[in-house]
Amino acid sequence: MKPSKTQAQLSDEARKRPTINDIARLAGVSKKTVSRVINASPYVREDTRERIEAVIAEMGYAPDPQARGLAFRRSFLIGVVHDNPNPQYVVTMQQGLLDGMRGSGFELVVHPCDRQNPSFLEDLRGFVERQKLFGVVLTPSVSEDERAAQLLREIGCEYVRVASVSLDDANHMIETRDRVGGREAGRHIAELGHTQVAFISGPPMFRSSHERRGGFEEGLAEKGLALEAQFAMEGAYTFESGIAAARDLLSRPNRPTAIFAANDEMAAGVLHAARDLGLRVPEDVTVVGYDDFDLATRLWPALTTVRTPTREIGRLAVERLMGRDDERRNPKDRLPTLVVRKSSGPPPKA
Amino acid sequence: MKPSKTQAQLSDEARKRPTINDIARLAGVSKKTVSRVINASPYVREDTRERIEAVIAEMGYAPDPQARGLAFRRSFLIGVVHDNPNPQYVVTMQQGLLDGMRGSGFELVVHPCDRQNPSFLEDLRGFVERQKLFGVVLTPSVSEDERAAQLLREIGCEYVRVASVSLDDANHMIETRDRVGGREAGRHIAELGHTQVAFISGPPMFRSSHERRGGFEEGLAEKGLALEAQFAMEGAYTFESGIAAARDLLSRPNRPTAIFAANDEMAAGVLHAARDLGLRVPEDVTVVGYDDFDLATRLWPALTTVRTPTREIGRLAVERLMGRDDERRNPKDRLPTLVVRKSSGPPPKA
DNA sequence: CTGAAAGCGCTTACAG
DNA sequence: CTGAAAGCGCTTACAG
Repeated sequence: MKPSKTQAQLSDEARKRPTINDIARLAGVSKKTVSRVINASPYVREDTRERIEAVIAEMGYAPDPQARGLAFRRSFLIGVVHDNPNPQYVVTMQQGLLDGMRGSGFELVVHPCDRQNPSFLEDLRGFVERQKLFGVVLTPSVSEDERAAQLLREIGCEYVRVASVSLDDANHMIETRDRVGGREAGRHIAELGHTQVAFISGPPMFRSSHERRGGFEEGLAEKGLALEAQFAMEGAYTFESGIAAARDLLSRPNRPTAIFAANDEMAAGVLHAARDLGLRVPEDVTVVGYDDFDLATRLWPALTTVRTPTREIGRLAVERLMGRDDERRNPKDRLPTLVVRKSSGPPPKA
Repeated sequence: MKPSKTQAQLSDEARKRPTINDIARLAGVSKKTVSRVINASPYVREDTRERIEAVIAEMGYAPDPQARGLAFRRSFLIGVVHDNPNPQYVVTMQQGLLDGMRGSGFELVVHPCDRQNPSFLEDLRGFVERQKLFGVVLTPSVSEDERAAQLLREIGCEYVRVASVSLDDANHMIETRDRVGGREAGRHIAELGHTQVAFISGPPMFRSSHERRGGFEEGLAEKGLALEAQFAMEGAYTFESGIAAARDLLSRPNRPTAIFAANDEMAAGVLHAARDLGLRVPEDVTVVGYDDFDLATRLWPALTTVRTPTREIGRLAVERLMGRDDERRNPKDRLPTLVVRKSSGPPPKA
């Protein structure tokens, strides 16, 4: 060891980030012992732990996640894989995930995907293996893809699936219980006195489409109502599909007096179609949506809708992934709830 | 080297990811030469390069970014730092960034922040240094924070700032030219024949607030119009602030016949306020927004607004960061453009 | 409870 | 044009 080099190292210490070696030397222990402190090993004597922690604090030392990851054969990156086209959903989910990760030292890597793409699974595998992801959160509809879950299991990557209903064992699932939300919508419409009731679904590929419909029918059934086949339309969770379905529904001589659209985007389409046909909401037709993103209050009239606590769901999902989820938390916090605004009312007297 | 170990290594090769050592052995070269191929060094004989590339392809080898990063003292992660509350903006920007990163081997790490928070700079520093980020994209309004840019320069982190106007040297900037967009709005309103014209700004902290207003005034001036002080309101880029400003403006005996709101969220608020006051849009009052996110077409009437090519801007920003931006690209592609829909029309005849 | 050696998968600096 | 040695900053396995 040339003196010049030692000299350089010393002068570097002031500006460069300290390493585990610096801490070990300053605390008068081996780097392995510092490593034990970093990793909260119980095999460190109390006073040496305190001494090391003091040096760590004083030097502002933070272990290098890259080096740690290389040795651990795993990174400190959590991926979120989504194919949901709704920006509000995506951002709200990200916020929730970041809430849960705050202060954990993990970082969030975003990875949109396309299940239709032939290379979808290959891409997912590449992403996970290349980055040696600590784990992955899957949101609908990728979360409903069994091949994706199967792949992650095979390559030994931790994952949590966010979906409307349980599709996996409990520690791999966060359920959004969309059936409950659909039921709320059904009850609300039935209680208002509607009998001519219509439903616009999402695409069949989304599990939520079926859950929201199933719940809706249950809610109606509680009041002795049923969803007639002629009033069950297939939409695509898009604004345009909401317009198209509502235009069809509302131009019929025997038109429904209430429409439950399986998301807010389609409900916005229903509002447009109604207005184009000269129908007033809610006087002539009641409109109920699902999601309660910002859009719901921007529309006119403000939309009655079902609120899913997406941000909370996101937080729970990462906490589960990191093995820090608090089981004491009240699971009621995650249930969808009805938010009544101005787009729903009693059926026309006519 | 015990035979059993060699045995294990061989059997592992089938399932485990190959390393640079495997490729070197199979190609009959040293790992350093493989490294040269990975890093596109010119100092490799053509035939040995081809041989190595063949082995890489055959084995499906991809270098470990963690190990590479550790040796490089730099990761293959690009961070996006934002404090924009609009989910549409955030997601659209992310899409653009991901567009530019596709196939590059980089991954996108999201990092929302709060400039008001006293630990903002410290947090940013921690994020960048801990992850040894390859670089960072800053969006408004963090992109306008000189302290943040200064910090990144100090710690030697590459960055690109997306902002309405140039605030740094050209290779650190992508300009959105909001002044041009404001001008379009001003021209449009003036050409429709309005003379009683109002403006609702964003918060003064956002540079775009001033640019959009400045451009608007320029557009009006071209037709000999001016923005009266009484008609210049301060908003906060929020729906609620749009409602409040418009309610004030539209309840005056001498109310404006056209309102340019500096973003779509506020324009949505103007629509609500107008309706609450029994005013029709555009018959009684013209409303023009800025952004052209999905919301603009969901509103009723569909909003006339200024479109910023945010996704394109995002792509350009990462390409610049990665040093891959194509200078031949037409800079016109990034200019804001007016999108005329249903919320603007001539002033009332009265 | 603590440490010296070897290793994670790559690159840099130095030779040749 | 190519390679053997040392190193990036940490952990695992093995000793003691």
